[in-house]
Amino acid sequence: MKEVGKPEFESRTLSDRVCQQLISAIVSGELPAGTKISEADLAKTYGISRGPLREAIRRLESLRLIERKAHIGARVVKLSAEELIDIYQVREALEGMACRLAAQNMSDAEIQALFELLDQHETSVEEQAWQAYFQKAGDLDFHYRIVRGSGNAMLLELLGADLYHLVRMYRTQFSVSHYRPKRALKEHRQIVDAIAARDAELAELLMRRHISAARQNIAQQLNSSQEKSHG
Amino acid sequence: MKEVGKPEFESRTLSDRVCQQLISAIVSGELPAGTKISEADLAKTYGISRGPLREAIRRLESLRLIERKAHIGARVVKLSAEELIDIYQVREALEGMACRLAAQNMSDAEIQALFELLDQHETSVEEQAWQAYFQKAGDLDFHYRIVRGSGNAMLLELLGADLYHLVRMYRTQFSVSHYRPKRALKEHRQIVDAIAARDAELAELLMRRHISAARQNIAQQLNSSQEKSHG
DNA sequence: CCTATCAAAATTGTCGACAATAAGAGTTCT
DNA sequence: AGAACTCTTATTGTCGACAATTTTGATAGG
Repeated sequence: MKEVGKPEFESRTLSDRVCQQLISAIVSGELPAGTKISEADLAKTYGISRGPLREAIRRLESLRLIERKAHIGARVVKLSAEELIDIYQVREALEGMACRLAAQNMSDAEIQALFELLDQHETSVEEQAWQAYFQKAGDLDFHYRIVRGSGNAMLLELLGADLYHLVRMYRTQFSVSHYRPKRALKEHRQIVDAIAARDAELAELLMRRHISAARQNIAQQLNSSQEKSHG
Repeated sequence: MKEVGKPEFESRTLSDRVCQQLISAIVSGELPAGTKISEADLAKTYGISRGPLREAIRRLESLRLIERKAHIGARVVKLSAEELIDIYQVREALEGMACRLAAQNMSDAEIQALFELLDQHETSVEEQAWQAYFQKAGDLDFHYRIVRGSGNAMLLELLGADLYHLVRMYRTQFSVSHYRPKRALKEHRQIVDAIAARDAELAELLMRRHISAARQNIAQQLNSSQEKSHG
């Protein structure tokens, strides 16, 4: 008889479980950027040995959530402005391609579900419930669905498993305000329209513009806060 | 007194060194696709304990060179035709962006070096020395330089550290013939011309076409070999 | 002869202890 | 007083052994 209810989390092994817990801790800001990761401390905290913990740390490293140096230790990554811009350039390239492929490969049912998601978001915006965290989760949900719809497993891994964690962590760290939710929602709708029309070229173009705009918005916010600290 | 000569390989730790050795073994075909990775055997082979070996295996897993299942073990990845196509779609997106950025950010000296690399390749083609392995190394060298020239560290990691190993392994596995070296060289030259002209838009377009052509060529080769096995 | 069940063997996961390396404190010399 | 050196200490890297799980082989039943 198998236990049901919990989504399993792939917690077949201690390393996997601790890895998930560490991801949550880092992304949520519980372990702030720059925090030293002490193997002994964390092992005691989570009640496991250093072996599985080290494997979890390796995985966190491959997710680019922590940085490790031999014989020195691991620290939670501290994103610089340049690295954040780099990430968004990568996102623009990958999600643009994902959107192109989604326009070719998504099923009609999936596209229909996308429209419904947009409606949901629209009511959220009008009800101002947007502000909480639904803004971030909702936005990432939209992007994630398109990436899944591309049918490209490697795109899904790179974006879903790697970059989105970084994006979420950055949003927690910098607590950056979302850029014009209404404008973003409008852009989302244009993208879905292009996908529904099976216009791959346009879908890619619109997604790239969408992410490029977000990047420029971030660059501007970072610049102004940098000037502030200079004054 | 520091020992000189060897490029150090970041072999500060056993895990790092074994990781490099395993990468070479897999990419070169010494460990063919589908090979079971036995921790005990490999540990004895390399004369180390299972601890560092497991960490190396984790890293190989994050490089997507091996696949691991809990309590079952690790195997060298066996690329399917679909996954190979996926990889080339990702390459098209990422290297297209890299080329765009390279056109904006590469120094004149770097561009000059690119031209010289092209001349080198041209003489190699004419001398038929191309056929050996220089074809592959030379091609990847060209692409790698452009990615470096983009100035985007994350692009460099994703393409240089992750995907290129897979591409090299695939070239060894399938022993696929390079598609029309002269045509490829011509396309390379067009790309560098666009970069030298600082035409980012065109540079990206040409690189994407270049990789897209390679992808279609691969798809065709895989299809025909598939038909052959059906008859 | 085939299938299902169970036990033994092999492999992976986990643990605690030891060795090697780097950071920090304290001392000494200029 | 400041800088450089050394020793101590704390942290990471490595190892061998034990525990848990999966596979495989044999055996008994149909």
